[in-house]
Amino acid sequence: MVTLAEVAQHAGVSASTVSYVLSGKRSISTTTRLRVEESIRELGYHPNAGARALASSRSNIIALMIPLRTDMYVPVMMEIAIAVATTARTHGYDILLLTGEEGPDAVRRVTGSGLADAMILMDVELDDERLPLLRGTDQPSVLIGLPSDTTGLTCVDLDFRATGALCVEHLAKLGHRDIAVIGEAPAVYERHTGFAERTLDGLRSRARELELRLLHRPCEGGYDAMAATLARVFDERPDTTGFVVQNESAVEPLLALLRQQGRAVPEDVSVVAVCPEQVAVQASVRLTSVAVPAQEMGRRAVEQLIAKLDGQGSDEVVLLAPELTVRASSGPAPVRS
Amino acid sequence: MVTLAEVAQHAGVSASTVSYVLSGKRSISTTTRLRVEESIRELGYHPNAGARALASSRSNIIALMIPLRTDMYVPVMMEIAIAVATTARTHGYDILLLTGEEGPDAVRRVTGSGLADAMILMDVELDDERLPLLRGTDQPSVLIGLPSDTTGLTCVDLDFRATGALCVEHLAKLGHRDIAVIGEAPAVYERHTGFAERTLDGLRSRARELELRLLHRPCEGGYDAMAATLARVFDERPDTTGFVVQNESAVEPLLALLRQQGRAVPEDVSVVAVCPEQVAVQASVRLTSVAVPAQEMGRRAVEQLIAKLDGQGSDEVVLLAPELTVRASSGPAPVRS
DNA sequence: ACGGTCTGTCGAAGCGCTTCGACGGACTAT
DNA sequence: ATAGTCCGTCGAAGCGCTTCGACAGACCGT
Repeated sequence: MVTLAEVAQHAGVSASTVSYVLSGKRSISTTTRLRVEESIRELGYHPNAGARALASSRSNIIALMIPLRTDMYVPVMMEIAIAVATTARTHGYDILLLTGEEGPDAVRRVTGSGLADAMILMDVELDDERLPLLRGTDQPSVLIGLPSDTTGLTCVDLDFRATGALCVEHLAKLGHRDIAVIGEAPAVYERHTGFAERTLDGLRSRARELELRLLHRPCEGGYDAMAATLARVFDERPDTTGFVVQNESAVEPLLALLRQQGRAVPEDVSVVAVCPEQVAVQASVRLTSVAVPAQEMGRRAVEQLIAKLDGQGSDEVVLLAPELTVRASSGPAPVRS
Repeated sequence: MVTLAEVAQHAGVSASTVSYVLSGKRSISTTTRLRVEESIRELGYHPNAGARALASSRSNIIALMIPLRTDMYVPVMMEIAIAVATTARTHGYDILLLTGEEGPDAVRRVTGSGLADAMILMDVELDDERLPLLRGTDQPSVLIGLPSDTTGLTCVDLDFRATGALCVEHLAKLGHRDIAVIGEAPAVYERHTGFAERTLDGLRSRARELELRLLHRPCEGGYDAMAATLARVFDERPDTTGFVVQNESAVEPLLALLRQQGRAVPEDVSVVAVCPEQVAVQASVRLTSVAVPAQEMGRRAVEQLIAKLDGQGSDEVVLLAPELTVRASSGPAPVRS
């Protein structure tokens, strides 16, 4: 391995000079700088990460904790993770991938060992056990998701409350009065995942304001689960004409089942989904949907974090405004018979 | 931050003793060991990663390069990544997430800086530009996927050739003579992704041996693309009764379209998919499928790598044997009219 | 009782980098 | 001309750990 000292010798300067050329923390004359840079290139020098971290107590690594479970939103997580990684690189940071498995211990380990300079947490629960740890450390962090108590925390998320409201509004405007919500798997609600509850909250309160009837049913993905759920929905509320779906893997089953039952979309029933764009446009009916802006979320999270690392950040909650795109799956409510 | 020296002082021993307690590289009397461990716990000591890396030239980090593109197999990638991360942790390693974006430079950077001790590469192309670099370094690496020339490389992958063969055999045994292959998106073939070409290879050669007619069509995901592809298939080969699908996002569209055309599955046509279990069981017809053993691949890759790091590994290609699970989407070929 | 062998512990020398203070020289202001 | 400034560079200290050689003391065989 080529070392700083070797570069220095090769360029005929001292080691500290090379270091300053690299960091730009002191002014260096153009001639020396060029000479040093030439030596670096010639020798193929790469600074040793460990030594750097030790001397500067900065690892230039951001830890990203992703949930272990894969029961939901996998493509979204992946998209966020990739956006985080690429954005971080443009700022000179690398990403350390932590799974939720270790739980709070991972936070301790990473903070304690100086492995990472900061962390991003995904899939935050409303009352997440990692939060006290984050508040108790001076290591910057950003959450993707929104816990119930955000004091002292920086969060980035889609405004799911507004998302729910938006879906209801859209259907209301089209004249639908009975709306069914096909939610995430029951487990998601049981563990109090913020986004699921907040969406529901937005749906409910807006429905109340607009005097709509709203029926919420959690639903595992897949056909069988969807079939059972759908049967119960029409059993309880035969007049249901509007659906809001917040479970990617229930979207296609729902469409197929409706078709099978002879209910046309959007003539008889309208469907609004909360899902990635790709799912919305690739479905058998192009779906009216609110997109989850995964890329944007990842990017923003990193930017917030970098700002904090540079001492400029504040503890701030960034809620991205939802956007509803009207496609072929929603239309005017049928006239009541 | 608590340091080794502080722990040593607190326990009344020298720093090196603490270090040996931690590493177990020299024998330590039980009494001292317990005392040191107690101090560690009491002070909440975590070894500094940078210092450790510098002194030992071992970072205990494995780099994982995932592809940037998300045009295929996202859930599979995610599953592999998570399996890699959790397996690595059980061996005391962390995962550094690299996206394909940087390309070969990422390899240089990581090897050069000692950021990671080893690397795992996903989404390897048949003639990948990163391979010469890997061969030219003494940093251990494992590929998930199979390039055309594997000399000097360790690879882990599903045996896609056998997978292709297995699918054909299954359909042949059921009496199907005309088989259509719905492949990955054209782009996947254009960049010579190993698994796609090898599957095709297996399909073709086994079909030839069994004297079946095989028609291969690449296909983007989604309904519209699938509809176009399907039309062309039946146009060219009206007697097609067997389908092999190797594109998750074409599965559901295919089933819906067949249904729509009045072709019953499995009475009129049989469908075999190469996809994750979850997709197979959640589809509208429970699919006969060959599963992509993502977890297993991730786990094996890490284990190979750890073996190499411990100096026991060899350059070996591990091909996991495919397993076909018969479900509801395949059955005897209809009697020719 | 004596050298020889273990066992458990310590001290010290780095690992490769950053960073602080120092310092010569060129320049400005008086 | 002289003191004060600034610029560009250097030397040295030290970041927290690992690891090697050394060395007391316990234990063995003879």
